[in-house]
Amino acid sequence: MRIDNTKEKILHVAGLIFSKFGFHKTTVDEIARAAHKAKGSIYYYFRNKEELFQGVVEKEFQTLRSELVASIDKSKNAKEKLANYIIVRMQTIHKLANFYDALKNDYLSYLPFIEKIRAKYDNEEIVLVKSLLTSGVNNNEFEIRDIELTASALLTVLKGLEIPFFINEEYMKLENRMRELISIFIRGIEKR
Amino acid sequence: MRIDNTKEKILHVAGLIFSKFGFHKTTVDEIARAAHKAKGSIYYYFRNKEELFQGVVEKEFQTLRSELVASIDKSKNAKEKLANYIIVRMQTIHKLANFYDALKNDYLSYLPFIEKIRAKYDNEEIVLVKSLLTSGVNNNEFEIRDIELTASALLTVLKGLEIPFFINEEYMKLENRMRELISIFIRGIEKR
DNA sequence: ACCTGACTAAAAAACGAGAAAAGTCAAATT
DNA sequence: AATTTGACTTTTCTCGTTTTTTAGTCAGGT
Repeated sequence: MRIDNTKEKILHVAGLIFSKFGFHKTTVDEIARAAHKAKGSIYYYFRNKEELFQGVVEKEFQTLRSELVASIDKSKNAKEKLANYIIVRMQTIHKLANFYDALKNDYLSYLPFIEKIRAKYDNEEIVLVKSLLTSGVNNNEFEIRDIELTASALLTVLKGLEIPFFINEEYMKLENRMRELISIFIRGIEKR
Repeated sequence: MRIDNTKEKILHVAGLIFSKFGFHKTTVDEIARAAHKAKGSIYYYFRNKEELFQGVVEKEFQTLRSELVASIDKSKNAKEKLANYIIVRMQTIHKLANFYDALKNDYLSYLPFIEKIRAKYDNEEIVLVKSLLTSGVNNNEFEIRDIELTASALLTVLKGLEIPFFINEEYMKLENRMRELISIFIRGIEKR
């Protein structure tokens, strides 16, 4: 009970400060102060500052990912699931970019972090997209020659579009294009 | 005659050294030495180091762009033109990434340069893609609601896919995905 | 008009001292 | 035994100064 309380409190407080000042400008001391804990307590739960940051980012990832999965679950068919998946994914990235305001100013230095965390979820995501496409095929909505390849190709595109968010904040500009791309993509795989 | 000789020689030599060491690690002194010219000669033709670099990159761009245009010209119909355009564009980027080896280690710091240079060609490229799509519509190959939006969307995707080349060198992996994307995309816009 | 090389100004790198921050751990508390 | 603390050590960062390197200049030569 108390165990979870301290750790969660640290993560929560750390999230607020990291998201505002970024990794480098945030000290472990100020996190400790804000959490009303001794610095040693933080090192009891997290091996180092990096692991704390990783914990914060993963926690945020989990939250946003639940929203993503939920949006798919309430879709009526595979086409809608796919469209919603892509839209909400973009919105998720947009939220993350806004949450981590400080990330924008120094994206490259955070890249190793981001890659490390996302590596955990990449396999999961490709499984998700594949199952999406498979159910579309099984429901006679889609006709796809190679589901694995199509899923990989789609994720490659989506990942390529992430960086503009972090660097340029061009969400509004990109959204219309995304919607057009979604409709072309779905038209390209739908059963005739 | 002599005019063009010295300037071209400087550009050529600068291209070799910049491509190997990148902008920051290359000195104007060593370019001058390698070209067997005095440093003042370089400043006779180029206002500053940046303009020299820009000259080198533009020269390379021109060469690669001619190949791109040529590959389109020998295509039989709009579908083939579009597919070839995308494939050769990716190959072009791949070549550029290999040529500028040093860019890979520090891609984002070069981004302002690249953006400045490419701004000159962006309008041209969107015009090219739009004319491609338009001819497809006029030939009854494609049906597209909004050519401008579709062209923008496609270019957004293609630009997003450039970054893996510079960061990860995964050309072989990307190519298959690109081919699948091309066929889906064309299927998505072709007339039924 | 083109080219040179000595020179200047600016930028970058190196350095050392001190401050700040990450991390440690014995002792205290629960 | 698990959790927490706070004084302490080690590591990293910052800053001002000095030195070196580099970009750029320009009078003079061809």
